[in-house]
Amino acid sequence: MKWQFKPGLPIYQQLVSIMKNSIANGTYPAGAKLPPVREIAMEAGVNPNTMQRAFATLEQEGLLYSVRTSGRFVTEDQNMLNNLRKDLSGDYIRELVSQLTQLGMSREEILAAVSEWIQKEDK
Amino acid sequence: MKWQFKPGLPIYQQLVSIMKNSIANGTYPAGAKLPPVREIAMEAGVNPNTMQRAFATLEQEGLLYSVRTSGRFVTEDQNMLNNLRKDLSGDYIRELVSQLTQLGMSREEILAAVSEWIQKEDK
Amino acid sequence: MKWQFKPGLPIYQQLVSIMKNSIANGTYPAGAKLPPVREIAMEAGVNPNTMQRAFATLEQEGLLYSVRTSGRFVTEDQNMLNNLRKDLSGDYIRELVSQLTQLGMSREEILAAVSEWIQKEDK
Amino acid sequence: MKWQFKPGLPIYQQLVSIMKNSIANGTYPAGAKLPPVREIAMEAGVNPNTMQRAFATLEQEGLLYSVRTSGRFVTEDQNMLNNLRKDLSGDYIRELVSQLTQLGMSREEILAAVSEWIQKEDK
DNA sequence: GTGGTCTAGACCACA
DNA sequence: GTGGTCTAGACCACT
Repeated sequence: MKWQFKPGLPIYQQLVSIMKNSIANGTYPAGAKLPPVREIAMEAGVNPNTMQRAFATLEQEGLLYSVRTSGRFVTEDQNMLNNLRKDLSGDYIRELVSQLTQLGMSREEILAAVSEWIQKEDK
Repeated sequence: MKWQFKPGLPIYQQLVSIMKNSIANGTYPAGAKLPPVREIAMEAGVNPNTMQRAFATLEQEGLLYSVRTSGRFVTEDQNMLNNLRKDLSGDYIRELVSQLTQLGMSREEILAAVSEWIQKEDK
Repeated sequence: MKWQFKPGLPIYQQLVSIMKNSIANGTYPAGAKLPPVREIAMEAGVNPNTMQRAFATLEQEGLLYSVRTSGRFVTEDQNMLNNLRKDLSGDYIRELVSQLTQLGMSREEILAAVSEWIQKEDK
Repeated sequence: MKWQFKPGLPIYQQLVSIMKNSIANGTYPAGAKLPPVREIAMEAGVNPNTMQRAFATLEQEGLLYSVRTSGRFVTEDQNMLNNLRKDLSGDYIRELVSQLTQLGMSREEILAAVSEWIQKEDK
């Protein structure tokens, strides 16, 4: 895990994104116990309150749930996790389309380029 | 143009990327005269030597050519420019595939997702 | 039983209210013998004199009666108990109407809302 | 406005409730500008951050919106405000029913009592 | 030792 | 002067 923050976007929001990715890619699978707030905050080099805020946001979105004296856990709702993956992939694709559009490519050209690229790499 | 640099990567390389984008998307079209190094370096807030190095790299790749007493110009070789666009789009697509692969998607799923997204946005 | 007191209102009055509720809801049914003052005062964490004063008030209102050598008992006058329940419910209803009036609802709207709520919850 | 907090419930949640009431009863009508966070926090005797958290919660629920350099405002969405009033009245009614049920009254009796009380007070 | 709350005080962007 | 963010440090309930 790399804890590197860009200026211009609140740290706690970047923490939310990072944690979402970690959950989506299975670093923290469904039902897994997360490290304690204080520990993961120290690892990330941020104040525990900042990490707490990120976790609270994720909890509010239903991706996490906390058991007061025991720790925080990833939701076990597979539907939720699938939606998360779908949302994140949508974000990435939107970003790609935005960049390629800025390069002057039409949607059809973009799709063709992606298709070609994937077949080429398949070898 | 936003001149913002990420730590961890040499600035001159980031300048190369930015200039490539500007050329690819037509900010500096084929044959266009570029601003003087000193001027564009000041705008970017970098040392003129750093900008010089970026331009030299671009020149070496054939994207720019300089005329001793008159300035630097974008190549007029359309083939070169098309390749540039293709390379850049390849970079972006590679990045996308990398991210979505990390989310556990197969190449087929990635292509399907992109295709679906583009059609959806077309409405 | 929870013995929790709000500031701003004499404790003995709050004790009276709590005891009235306990009598009204049948915790102490008609004719039942109450625990000794000292015991119930200790349980509530108040001075026995304070509890004594609450009991005296209830006795004065006719809800309790004491037999010198045997203890205190809830009245057996069903009429009295029914009135108690009616008075208490009246207090609660007054409070509700006050709150909803403050929200800008007319008496008719309040009645309609209560009626609707009860039917909804009946399912 | 009385800023009095009960132990056992987080202050920021109580602030949310108080502000909801103030919005519902028209103290702060639709579109109204709220006092600055720092000011209202001082008036309530809480830390500005705590008040900020309460406001952020209300904002997330759509009851408020903030304009960064200008202040916070009540939503102008009448639908939202009507729902608020309905939710709050539902809470109050639920509380009443709970109390009267504990007094041994059935739902029918509760409705009858409210109806009677309202007619009596109409005189 | 966990999550949760609260305070105090600082800094930032914006206009 | 506004809202927003962040840190540091404290306390609490629960087990």
